[in-house]
Amino acid sequence: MASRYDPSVEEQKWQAAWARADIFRTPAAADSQGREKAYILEMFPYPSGKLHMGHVRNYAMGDTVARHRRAKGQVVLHPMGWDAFGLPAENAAFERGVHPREWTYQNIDAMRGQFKRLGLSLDWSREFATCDPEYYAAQQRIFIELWKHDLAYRKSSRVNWDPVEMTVLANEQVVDGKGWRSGAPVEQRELVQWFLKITAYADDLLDGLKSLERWPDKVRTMQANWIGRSEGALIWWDIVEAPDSIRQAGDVDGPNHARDPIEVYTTRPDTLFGASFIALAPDHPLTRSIAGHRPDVAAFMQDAASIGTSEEAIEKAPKLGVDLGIRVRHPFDDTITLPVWSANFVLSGYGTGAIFGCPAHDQRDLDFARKYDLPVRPVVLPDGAEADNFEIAAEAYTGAGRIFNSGFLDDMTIEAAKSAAIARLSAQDQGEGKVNYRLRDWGVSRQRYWGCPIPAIHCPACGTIPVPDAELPVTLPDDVTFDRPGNPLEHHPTWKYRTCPECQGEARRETDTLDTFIDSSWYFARFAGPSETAPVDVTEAAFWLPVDQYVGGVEHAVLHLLYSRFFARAMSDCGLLTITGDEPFAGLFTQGMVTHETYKSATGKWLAPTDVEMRGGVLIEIASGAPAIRGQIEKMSKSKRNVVDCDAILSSYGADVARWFALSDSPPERDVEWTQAGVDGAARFAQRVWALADTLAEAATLAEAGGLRGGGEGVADTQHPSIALRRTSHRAAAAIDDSISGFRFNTGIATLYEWVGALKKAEAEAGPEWHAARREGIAMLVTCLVPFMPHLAEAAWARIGGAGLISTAPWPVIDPSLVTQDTVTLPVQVNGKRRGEVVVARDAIVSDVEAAALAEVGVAAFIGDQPVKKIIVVPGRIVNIVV
RNA sequence: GCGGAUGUGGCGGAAUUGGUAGACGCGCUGGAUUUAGGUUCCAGUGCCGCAAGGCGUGGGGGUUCGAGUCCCUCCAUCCGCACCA
Repeated sequence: MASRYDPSVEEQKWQAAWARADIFRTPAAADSQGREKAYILEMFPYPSGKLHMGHVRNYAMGDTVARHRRAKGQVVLHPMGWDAFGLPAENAAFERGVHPREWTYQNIDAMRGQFKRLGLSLDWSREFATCDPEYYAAQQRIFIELWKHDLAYRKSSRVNWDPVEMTVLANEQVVDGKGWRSGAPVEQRELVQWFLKITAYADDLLDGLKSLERWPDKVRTMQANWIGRSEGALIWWDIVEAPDSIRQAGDVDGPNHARDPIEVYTTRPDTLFGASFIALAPDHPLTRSIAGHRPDVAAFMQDAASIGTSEEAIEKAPKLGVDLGIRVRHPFDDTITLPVWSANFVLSGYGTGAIFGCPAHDQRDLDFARKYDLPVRPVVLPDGAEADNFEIAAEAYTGAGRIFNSGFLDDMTIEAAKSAAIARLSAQDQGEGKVNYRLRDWGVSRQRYWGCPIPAIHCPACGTIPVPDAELPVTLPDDVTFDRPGNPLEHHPTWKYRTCPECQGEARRETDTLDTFIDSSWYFARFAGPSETAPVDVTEAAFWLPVDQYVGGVEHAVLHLLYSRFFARAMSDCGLLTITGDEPFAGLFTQGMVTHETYKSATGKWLAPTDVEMRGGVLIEIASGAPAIRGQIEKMSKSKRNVVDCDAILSSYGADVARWFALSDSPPERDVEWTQAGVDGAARFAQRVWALADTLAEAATLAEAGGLRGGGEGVADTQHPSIALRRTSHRAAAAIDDSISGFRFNTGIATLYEWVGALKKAEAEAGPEWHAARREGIAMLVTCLVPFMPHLAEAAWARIGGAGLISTAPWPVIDPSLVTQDTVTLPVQVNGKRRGEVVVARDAIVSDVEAAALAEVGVAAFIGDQPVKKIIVVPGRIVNIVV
């Protein structure tokens, strides 16, 4: 009677065995020189307290890679920690009166337990949480170093203010004009904030993308677009005429500001002779200055500000503007003056917040010019068009051509004209070539409690100075209250007051904390080089970094993944880190989401999967017995109630089945739909493997087991039919090896299914040769199963009498002579259609193959007496006969 | 609008460099074992056709002895960015 595999017993047993033997501890870098290293990392989780299926898939992938690398003889670092600062802890404090620290560490304990149930091959000895004082102390030291190196600074600026979270957001954290977490429309506020100078690395971050060959193109493109490099020119337009009002406008921006030239950025200096107006952003300083005296301009500003930032709003908003009454002189022709408008389509945040309008060659400018009846003067002539009758109608011309109507630029190509224009502007001191970026410096101040305190002191006499090293870390006070909105550190009665370390006068602590994205911008380095004396042990980290394979969600394409690349460079320039190539993540894999069907009741209420069942082919809501509606397949989310509970799956099916299914059904970069049928299939597979091991259990002795690892001994000679099974095994092991290396877990799993089927079929065969071939195959299979179903692999290994832990075993040795065949089956086509197949020797000469193909019964019948025009033989592949 | 992908049976998906389309799983059909089964096992399963055979990888065209794969063109879906001067 065959036994059943019971994951609830076996999984705990083997997890305990791994822990006892401590087999996943990272080898010391010093002992690993000369061996290939592999740093495998999955994006560390936020400790929400509950594991979800997305986690299972993410960490299963990383673990499969890590276990495979170990089996391939590499030294592996595979750590885990917690991205533990952040707003949910404060919300919990506000709602339930529990302290954020307590809430967070309780969640970590709960989640660590769930992670351990998954049987991941993690080195828990390197675990940390970013809210550990040791971690944020190190982060404060990094911050002070950045500050000393001029990479952190304070400035007053208009910032994104999330009115719900009552804190500032970075540009990267604003999505469609709304806070990335709260979803509330973001407001603009003028505040003094800390910034990190990520723009100093704009070019470097862009160039570095080229070297990241093992990153998805999509992410590289997104980062390149985010950095948004463009080449062009700054042009200074002298004001020749201005209304009296702005002469009195010294009250706004300084005495002579109103007479300063207007600075414009353009990528098309070649079209300068086509300029017919200047347009300023609605909140450009000059617009604001004039609005103080012109009610119509003030009204225009108001209107422009009230238009939403959503896509539809922008698309529908008509181009609107107002003439500011200012006139400027054309830099290349004294006799031309242009009007200065303020226009709602000019962005204050890009370039200089001012443009010159060239309606003939820019659609937006053309729309604007048509509306306000401004001149349209074409200056680029398409090839083949005639200068005399080339006109712009409703569409601006943005293509290639020759410059005309443009004085000294006439007849040049666009590229030549750009250079010539810039040269002339520079010579006249009216402008200069300029590379512009969309990327802005990273605003990192957050008006929050549960984050890393910014180690700065504000002294009225000495200014803003760093907290002295001996006083680090600046720790968070425990006695805080969350009974009102805003920053508890600011509300604290005493915490912020202290004396200045330099003049001993009264001073104040900085009460803002750092954006939690900083916490995750260097954690990978801390894992690689833990240290008690420095943020990172530079030598140890230099051995392990860069991360060889990083696995996580694509949602961090321009947040975490860009910030980390910046930190790697900035820390390196501060002497805190050394990474060959400067890139923190050499390989990146962005996995797809876990989805599930959604269900609704007849009344439109979302129903959980456990609330419905099929009865007689109809979906029924169990509670009411009424029919339910099957909805879209969507990402698992609480609001849609289509979440499958991890604990329930782990309890009834075990970690191996959950891991297996999460990797089996779809390519890892795509979404996978969680289905009950799929989970059942995975569970069936586990039992089949167990049944296979069972067939060897009776006969297994330790003496036999000694030979299990080598493979091949006692097996048949090459003439025996069992050789076919041996070929299947060796090929499968090679195929699975390739699948895991290439991140194609789904095809590796398909190979395992086939392999089990082949071994199963061979049970019908008797004799010592077949027994040996099966024994070899099952031992190899179990070894190859380790990265996917590690617990089952251990149990099966023990069942067949294997010695030691299979998790520490090397990948099976593959006999190359069994992977290649001496005979091959070639399909034979006639005129490109398959009509039969022939078996020939692997190295058969072409004429023999041709003869065999023509002699094949089906082929011969099909050809009949038609003359053969040509025969194509692709050795080892195919034969095609043309008649 | 710009950029990145994707499109293959009833479903998820396989198919190194152009070389047997549909591996593997799910589902379905038939059969066996079982007191029973939502267990296990065996067989079948792209479409049309009685068959011979024909048709088949989003549509249309092309290159080639041969195209899911390469080229042109159109369509659809998803993701990201978006009045970026």
